[in-house]
Amino acid sequence: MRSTSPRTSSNGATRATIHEVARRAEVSATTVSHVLSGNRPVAEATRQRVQRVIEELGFRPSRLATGLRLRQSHTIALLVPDITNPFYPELARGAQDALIDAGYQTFICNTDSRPEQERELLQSAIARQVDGLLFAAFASGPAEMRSALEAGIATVLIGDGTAPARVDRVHSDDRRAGADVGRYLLSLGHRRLAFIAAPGGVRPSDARLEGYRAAINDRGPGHELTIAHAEFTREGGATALTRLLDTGTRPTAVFCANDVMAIGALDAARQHDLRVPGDLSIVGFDDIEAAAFITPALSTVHNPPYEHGQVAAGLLLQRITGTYAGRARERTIAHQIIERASTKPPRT
Amino acid sequence: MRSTSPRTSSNGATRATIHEVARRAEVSATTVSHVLSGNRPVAEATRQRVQRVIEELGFRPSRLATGLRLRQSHTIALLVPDITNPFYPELARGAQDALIDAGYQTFICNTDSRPEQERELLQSAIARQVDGLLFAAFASGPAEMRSALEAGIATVLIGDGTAPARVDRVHSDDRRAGADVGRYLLSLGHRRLAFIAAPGGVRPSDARLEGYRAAINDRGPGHELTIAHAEFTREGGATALTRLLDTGTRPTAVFCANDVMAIGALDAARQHDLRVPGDLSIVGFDDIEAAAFITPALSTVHNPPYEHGQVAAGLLLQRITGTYAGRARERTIAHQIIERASTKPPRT
DNA sequence: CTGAAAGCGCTTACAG
DNA sequence: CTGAAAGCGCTTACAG
Repeated sequence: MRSTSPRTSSNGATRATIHEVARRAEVSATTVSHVLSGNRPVAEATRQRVQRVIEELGFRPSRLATGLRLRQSHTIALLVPDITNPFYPELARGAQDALIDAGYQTFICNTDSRPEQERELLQSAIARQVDGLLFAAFASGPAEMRSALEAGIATVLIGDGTAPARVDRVHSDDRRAGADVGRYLLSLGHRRLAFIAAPGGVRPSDARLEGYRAAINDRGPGHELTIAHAEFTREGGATALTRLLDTGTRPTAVFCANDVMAIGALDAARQHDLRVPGDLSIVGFDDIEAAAFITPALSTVHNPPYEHGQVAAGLLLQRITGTYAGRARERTIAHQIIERASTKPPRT
Repeated sequence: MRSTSPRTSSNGATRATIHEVARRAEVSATTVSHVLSGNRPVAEATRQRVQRVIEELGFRPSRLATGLRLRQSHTIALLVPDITNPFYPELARGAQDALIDAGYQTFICNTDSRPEQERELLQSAIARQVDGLLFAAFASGPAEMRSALEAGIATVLIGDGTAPARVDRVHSDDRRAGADVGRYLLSLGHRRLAFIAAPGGVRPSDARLEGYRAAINDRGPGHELTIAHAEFTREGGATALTRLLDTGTRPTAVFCANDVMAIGALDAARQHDLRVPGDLSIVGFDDIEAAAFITPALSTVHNPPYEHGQVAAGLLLQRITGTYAGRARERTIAHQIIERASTKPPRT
């Protein structure tokens, strides 16, 4: 290009460049750059002169140019299944709060858990030269992630899945959460326990059940566990509870694989004229917004998404800055049981 | 810089450049660029050869370089108060779904409604040369926005506030929504109506009340409206309803400025042994997740955030591409009344 | 049909 | 203490 009106964009708007600043301050661009970065001492008088011009012009160096030159965009991409899924906004906020202070902006991308979309977004992130990648609940294999690593992009995985070398991972411990709920219910004195599970083969639900069962078995004989499978919906929870109540030995406490099913169980209990928690204790999982609003307020387990994001961003930052360059790390985020009004000791 | 191992980043990762592709395909970078862009015809044989090398290397042009050269980053910034506030994830998704197809990635930035933070993020967006700005519910004045416009960045405002020239705006019509609720309740046959309002001076609450009142007045005499002010919380809603019930003439229908207050009103009704909707109809505003889960399910008004985002992104895209360059436009997004179980005609 | 060269806006190794 | 020049990875007006 020989010349097409340099600093004028389509609508006539103008941006100052470092050369413009240099010209007005009667120094070289080199010097302006150095007062900006502080990478080299600059005579105080010069510095002030330059500083003044910078302010007058409201000059801000172009991140695009800096990024190109320095090979770093100060940008990271966060891939989530869907920002609309209530877990992810909090997670995003946790990550962003950690990132923004370090000067990073973040692209939030919705994969809808579809491998092709994931791949596409990943490629887009690489093309944009993001410095880091936060991969939440991804559907494609570890091979996909490798292309990011080959491009030199620091990566951390949030959730389950096997991570390639140098990819840190932060996740929750569903098995332990299930065990904790089991122990909690047992400590209240319940002896006939039930679990309302997802259709089967659903990872987190299975893990929660596994832990729950282990906790009950550990308690020795005299403790029963009944299991009902159902759809992951409100109606699913309701029909599952109905089925459990038709059992010879009715449970006194039910742990549901998620809050939505637990709310369905609450519906069914009401329909069967059972009082919650008087006749039946119910525990959910997730701590969705509605859990606190319904009557009785639902006891559940909270899996802090904010912390997931925050911790993941911390690991990522260390990788980006080179503070840490060792082998893959793993962090598990502690869940917590939220005791509300839907649980209490069984009638004796 | 004279030479510091050109294409090798800190961890040894390598990225192909357009020159690398050119070398291997034995053509100039110019030609590679043209097969990429299609801006100039390229001999079919050449094209195929280049294409093959591109695929072999998995080459993707650097968006940073392209952006610098073309003066456009194909990036937009969405400023929201807090992505954790349930209105915004949907809004973001609506915007992103529209933007992603056009090749735009979006930075989502949390302002916490603090002017300084807003200013800071705005400057950051300018420095990153975003092509467009989606400003949701902003706290700083129109003067702030001007700096974006001066930098040549297309801007659209989501929510209330006065927009400078060339800034489009999309918003909802709270006044009309209030009127619609009023007409709805009147059409059910209610004649003693009430409104539970925010502390006072809260824009949307005031506008809703205004419309509600107008609808009732339009109906002529024989219709009463009582108003109670309260905190914007569940407890606020409960105490406000209690106060209304102590009135000589008890209302048969209550419209609450938001769902959370409506849920509080539901609590209070239960405490006073009033049946909802048998003795009292209640309608909320916002359609939060819990509205559908509580018992009885809450009638409310839904203000589709997804559409806000989608429409705003559409306007923005037209500004960016130059499809539209005229004066500021305004779009109002239609709300809708969601009729659930908390409303019905009054006892006669 | 194709290429050499300039330039987008920065930073930094050299040089003085 | 300061500057000229090269180069980050692209695109496109000229030129042939």
